[in-house]
Amino acid sequence: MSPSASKPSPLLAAALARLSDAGQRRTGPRCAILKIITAEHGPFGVDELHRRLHGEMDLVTVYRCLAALEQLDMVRRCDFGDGIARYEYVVPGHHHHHVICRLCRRVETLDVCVAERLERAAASMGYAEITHSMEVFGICANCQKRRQKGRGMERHPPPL
Amino acid sequence: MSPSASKPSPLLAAALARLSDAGQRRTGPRCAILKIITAEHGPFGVDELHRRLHGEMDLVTVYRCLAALEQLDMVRRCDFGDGIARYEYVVPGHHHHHVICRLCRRVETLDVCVAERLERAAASMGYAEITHSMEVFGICANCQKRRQKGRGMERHPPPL
DNA sequence: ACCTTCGCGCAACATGGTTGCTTGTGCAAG
DNA sequence: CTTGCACAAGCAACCATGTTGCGCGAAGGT
Repeated sequence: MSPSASKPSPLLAAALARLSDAGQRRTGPRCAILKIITAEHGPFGVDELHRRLHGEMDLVTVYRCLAALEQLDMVRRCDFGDGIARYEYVVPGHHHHHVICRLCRRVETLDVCVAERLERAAASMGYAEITHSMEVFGICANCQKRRQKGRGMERHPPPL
Repeated sequence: MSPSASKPSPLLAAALARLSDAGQRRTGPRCAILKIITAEHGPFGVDELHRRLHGEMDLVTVYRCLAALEQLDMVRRCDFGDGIARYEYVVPGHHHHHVICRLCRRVETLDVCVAERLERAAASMGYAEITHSMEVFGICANCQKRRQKGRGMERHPPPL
């Protein structure tokens, strides 16, 4: 197959370039993972990624690839407080937060970020290398409707 | 012993009252846990609490007590992204966030909260019952100094 | 085409937390 | 004070998520 088979998205191409530039090998699993996470935005659980690759690679490999990508700042770990690691592709320079539906776990992006004040407060307390994590939780419009009608939820994981 | 043996702190007394008011039993383990978490502020890991009670009770009991207290909103779970559940006593009406040192895990309180805008944004997207979690991470002044001198850290858990 | 090295697969392990079931205890009624 | 009952504690087995060690295979440079 020619390298341009089924038009590699520009985001994916950039990702692969970032990989090579960092002196990292462009292996099958890494490409497959990058293809998924550059195509859709929502953070992906490790297990979810693994399932989406329907056994093409070992679960351990998914963990290790993501760890490697995180090291290169190509991927960011999101923590929704349920003990599951989720990852999303990092578009350099973009910063955002998430709203997560406590019932169906739908994730949407909030482009506002309001943490500067808190970071400044921490800096004035003597802290350095400051970062922050923030998540907003709620019940999405769909789940509210569904709940009113007394119908079941789409998914029933333990609520967040 | 008289009920006022070694002056129960007002916070502890209030906590016990909250327990009874909710129709919950005032058992040994629950009292012991409440005594600790009302005396000091910092969020406590489950294991930390268990150790501080040097085996007075089963670890499972600590989990279950905290789960019960969380249900009653007497205790809040804090998530620092390392997969360890930490809990702090909830003083009704108080809302705050934390700055956590990535190296020694020292925790300090930030009384500012800046999430209103984000919560409003989420509300305008149709979400209900909105809550948020936010943590600020950094390297505390002590650890910066210690690191400069090339000395070891006080504690060496995997950095956050 | 070869060689080195990095990364994958597999299996075993570690950690943090949960569940099921039995025993014991808080607490209130008698 | 005694009794009874429901709820909570204890114990053990289990589960899920993530990690480590190691040999083999393939990526990519020469």
